[in-house]
Amino acid sequence: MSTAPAGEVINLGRLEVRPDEFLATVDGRPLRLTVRELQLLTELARRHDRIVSRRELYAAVWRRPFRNEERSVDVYVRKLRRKLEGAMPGWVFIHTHFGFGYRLSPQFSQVFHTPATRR
Amino acid sequence: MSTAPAGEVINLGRLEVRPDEFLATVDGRPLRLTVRELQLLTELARRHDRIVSRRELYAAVWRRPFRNEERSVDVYVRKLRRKLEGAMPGWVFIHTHFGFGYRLSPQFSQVFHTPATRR
DNA sequence: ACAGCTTCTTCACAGGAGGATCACGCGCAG
DNA sequence: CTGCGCGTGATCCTCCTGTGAAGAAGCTGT
Repeated sequence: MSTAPAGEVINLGRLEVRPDEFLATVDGRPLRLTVRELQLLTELARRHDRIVSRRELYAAVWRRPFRNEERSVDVYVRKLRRKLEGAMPGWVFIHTHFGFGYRLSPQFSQVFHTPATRR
Repeated sequence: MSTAPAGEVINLGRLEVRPDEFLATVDGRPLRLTVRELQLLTELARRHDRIVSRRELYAAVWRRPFRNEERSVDVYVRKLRRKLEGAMPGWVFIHTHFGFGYRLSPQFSQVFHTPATRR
């Protein structure tokens, strides 16, 4: 039989991240993430349930001098939220802490977001 | 009972690889592969359904220092795709994971037109 | 050893996916 | 209300990958 090389495994309920396999899954189903997206998710997952500053996230993923106008983290948080929401509708993963940073904590949200037909 | 000495056998549905016999078959019919092609297919098959980096593939097949501009893996992936597609039209075997590497997972390809930016 | 054929390696170019950044608008805290 | 932090779509551009083909190296039979 083929051996399954695990490496680091970060389990957050239905969400699982395996950085060494370039893989993140929801209910065992692979998310389709880009390099940056997976890196950011990995760093958030390693610090789950903790508030992480943009600066720290930026240092961990992007490895270059930090600028204060830097918005890359925000942009990629947005991309992650989108894909995670797509995989588990009704759940909130990345919480914003105004003025501090972000926190990854998967939790079900009562407020179901139905595709509203505005008219 | 003339049982042939099998050795390692990797079965992926209609595709089967027997490295010790220098043989890969589709529906029992031999593929005509060169040494390098068979080696690469073997290493992919041993890791089927997993994303494998170019670096890892290169280390396993070519055994010399890895250069970043190295394109041999790409070229042989191309050759394998061609021959596999020829043997099983409409199927996709080797999937590209941008920025990560390749993954061998035989699957029938719906000819549906999928939106380009789905990840 | 040599010729002729096969296979391997490397190059060059094209197309496109993904990454960095911008611009505008909303919203939270004070 | 007001200002700054954050959300978000869009744009530009880098560099990753696909691909044909040329050049190098290896094999085989004579």
